[in-house]
Order: sequence, then structure tokens, then C-alpha cells
Amino acid sequence: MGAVVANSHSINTQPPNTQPTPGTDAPACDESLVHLDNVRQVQPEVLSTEQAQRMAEFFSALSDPHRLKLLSALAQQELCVCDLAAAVKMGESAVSHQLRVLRSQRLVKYRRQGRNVYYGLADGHIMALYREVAEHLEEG
Amino acid sequence: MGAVVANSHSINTQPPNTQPTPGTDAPACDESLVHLDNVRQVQPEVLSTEQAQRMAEFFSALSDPHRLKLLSALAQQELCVCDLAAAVKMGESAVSHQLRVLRSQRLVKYRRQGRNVYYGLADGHIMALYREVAEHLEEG
DNA sequence: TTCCCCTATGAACCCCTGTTCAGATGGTGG
DNA sequence: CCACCATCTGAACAGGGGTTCATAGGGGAA
Repeated sequence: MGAVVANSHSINTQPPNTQPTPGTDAPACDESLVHLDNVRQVQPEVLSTEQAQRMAEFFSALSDPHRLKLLSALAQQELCVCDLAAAVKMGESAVSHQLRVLRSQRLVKYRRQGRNVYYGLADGHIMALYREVAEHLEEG
Repeated sequence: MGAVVANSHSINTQPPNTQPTPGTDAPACDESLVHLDNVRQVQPEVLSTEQAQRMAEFFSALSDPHRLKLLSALAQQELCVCDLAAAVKMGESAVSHQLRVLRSQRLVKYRRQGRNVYYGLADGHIMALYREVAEHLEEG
């Protein structure tokens, strides 16, 4: 999808070759013919396995309600682990485990002060991302 | 996080009350005291369980490499199931199952033509979302 | 230095999700 | 109207992720 992002203006939502096999009225996928022209055109733009894997791992980090609650708390202000646990009503061990996941995708940053570790959102992309998703969900 | 999105300008990345318990130099979370002021301040802004659940389901739909490949193909042009299967090298049944997940989160729309069903991206939010994530990943 | 507390890690268990195979549905072309 | 073919659905199996309990690490305070 890197390619997609690069030239996102080239996206068309219109029907593709609405006449798949020119000269034939049958829009069928029959046999192994499929719509070879479309497939060949699209295939090189498909996300590579590595890219897809990496992006999937990123979204996986966001695909848990508890982690989203943690992020929504951190969006307000920096907090240490025990405060986070209290704020989202989770065990401290569970919080630590989830924070590890968030760290691995660089969704949060952390900072040691005294005997505590304070966590916060990593950067602005995260917030922009939430805004997009929130809009999408509100449109439901 | 709805609240967070609503007033995202109110986010501070600065340390919270860097002196958690006024009059005490110990920034400790000891006992059940934690940093009550911080917790009470943040807690009402934490995503509700229902909101978090809904958003988690949305991200879950994006947390699979195969589904991301499908989306990257659909970002190029509308395609029918069998073409998608060929483009991402998956079985048609598996593609159909995954498209069901994408439909359930309204990530794709579909349209019947002849004996085929053409799928495409649902709306522009999806693309904007990809752009944010792609930037985030590239910054790694 | 020594103890203590916050945080992190490891392992076991369970649930949830993706895949595959088989069969059902339903619009289409003859 | 009938048979066909693309798509969808359902069930069974396998794998990955989350929670919990128990334990280890690592600063700070005295």
C-alpha cells in the first residue's frame, strides 16, 4: 500500500473495465481466465507480504479495547503505570504487558522520573489517526 | 476517546503534576493512594467500554496482512472476488470470508454486476488513515 | 549499603480468529 | 425453465494473543 499512499490521487472508484473480456458479453470469471488484464494491472500495486505484515502488526496493537483505553488516558496527560491501572481499572501487570505492545509499535514513549515511569503518546500521527477513525465510526 | 477527539487541542505532552503529592517529595504510587488527582482528572475522559470495543473491532478488521493486501488491491480499482483471489494469491473462499469482515466494518462497498460482485473501498477515510499509518511506519 | 516498592518479565491457560473443506444460495445464460 | 457458476455460509481444526500468577530487575530512600 506504500505505492497506494504515494499516488493516492490515482484511485478510481469507478467500475474497472466494465466489459471484462472485450468481444464477450459474459463478465464471468470462468475457468482460469479471470480478468487477466485487471489482475495484471493491480497485482504489482498490492502490498508486499512484509509491508502488509508490518502494517498488520501496527493495527493489531490498536485492536484491543484495553489498549485503546490506555491510549485515551495518555492522550490527556502523561501517567505512570500504577495510575494508568487505576484509571482504566486493570491490574498493573496487565497494564505493563499492554504497554509493552504499545511500545513495540512506538505508539507511546516513556520517561523515568523518581521510582516511577511516565508514559505518553509517541507523536501526533496517533491523534490524527484517531480522528479519522472516530469520524468513520460516527458516520455509521 | 470520542472526548479526546472532540478537544484534541487540549492535549499536553508535558509532565503532569510533576509533584504528585504536594508536600511530599516521594512521587511514589505506594499503597492505594496512587496519584489520585491525576487519576480523577483523567478517568472521565477514558474511552467507554462500548466505544473502546467498537473501535477495537474496527482496528481488528485492519490487523490482518491478507485483508490489507485486499484493500491495497481495491485501492487501485474495483474487482470481483475471483480476481481479488488471483491478485493476492488466496483461495476464493478465504477471500470471501475476509471480505465479510471488511464489510462488517464498512471498509468496502460492493455492487453486483452480471454474475459477479465487484468490491471497492467504502470511502476516503480509509485512504487518509493509510497515509497516517504509512508515515508513522516510514519514520521508524 | 540495604530494604522496599514500582515496574517488567516468564509461563500456563483459555479464548478468539483465520483457514480449509464441504455444501447452500441465487442470479444468469441458454 | 433448467443447469451452471460465482459467491457465500457453516463447521472443524490449528495458531496467536490476552490474562493471570508468580517472580525478577532496578532505582530511591534511609
